[in-house]
Amino acid sequence: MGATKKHIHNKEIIEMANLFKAMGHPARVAIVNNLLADEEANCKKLQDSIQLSQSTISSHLKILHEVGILDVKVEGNNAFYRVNKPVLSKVSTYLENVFHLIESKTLGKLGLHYNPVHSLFSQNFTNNS
Amino acid sequence: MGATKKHIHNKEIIEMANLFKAMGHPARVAIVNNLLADEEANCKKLQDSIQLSQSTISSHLKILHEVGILDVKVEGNNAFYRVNKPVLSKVSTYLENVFHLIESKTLGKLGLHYNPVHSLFSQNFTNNS
DNA sequence: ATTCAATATTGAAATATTTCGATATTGCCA
DNA sequence: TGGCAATATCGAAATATTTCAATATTGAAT
Repeated sequence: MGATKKHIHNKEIIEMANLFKAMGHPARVAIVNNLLADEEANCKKLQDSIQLSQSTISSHLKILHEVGILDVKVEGNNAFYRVNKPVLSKVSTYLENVFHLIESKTLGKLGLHYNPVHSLFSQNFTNNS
Repeated sequence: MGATKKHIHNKEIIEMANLFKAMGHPARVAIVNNLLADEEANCKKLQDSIQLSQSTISSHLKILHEVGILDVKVEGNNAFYRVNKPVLSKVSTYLENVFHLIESKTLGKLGLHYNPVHSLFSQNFTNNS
């Protein structure tokens, strides 16, 4: 007991949960927001706007970087982080597919045809269907 | 030490982090997926497709319900859960705004005008700007 | 070479999460 | 009313996360 039972889930579900989890802390949402205002930022700059210790900010950056949400560009002693859009897009694509399936079911209730679930993760339903 | 320092963040950031966090577990992503395939489901049905104990499924449902991602409709001894689209939409709206700001910055680098951050959470940048 | 500045890592304490079995609670049906 | 079925809650053990100070690491500049 105690640990998350990952082996009962497939890879795609685990990856999606890991992306959500990485964003599931206010300091990490704040970091992403700061990276939008400032385009890119180093740890020092983030410390100025988020009241947490240097080591704490650094470890939050590591968590976001490990799942790919942040890219890092090291220049001398500075590490400049920025948002990796394609990775974060996986989350919004997933959510869009969720919404489309909800819509489809509403149509289904009205007796209209709707598509079955093929892949909720990789396929994008936003264009045609 | 040990606890998340919530008081240093504003309400909107905390709410968004809570939504992400609720989705940040594979069992809970799996629950949402099941609710798309089955439209709505009770705890018993979810137990058939997710290999976790009844009490564990129940507590994951509670977590999703507490943040509003799931609605519940109680009928006798059954509790039917379904996805609350408007609540999950807050997450995708946030992500869309993030992407638009990233795009804007790219324009900014090219010397073009772009909008400052007003509210990343409530305002939707997807129509006009 | 030495100092300084930025970041990462380590170690430890506090707190939170995950999981399950056991035990309520609730409503249905015979 | 008694039993059953579905769900929720409780309690406890295992594991994970969050935080910071202290320390390492690295590169730049004097």
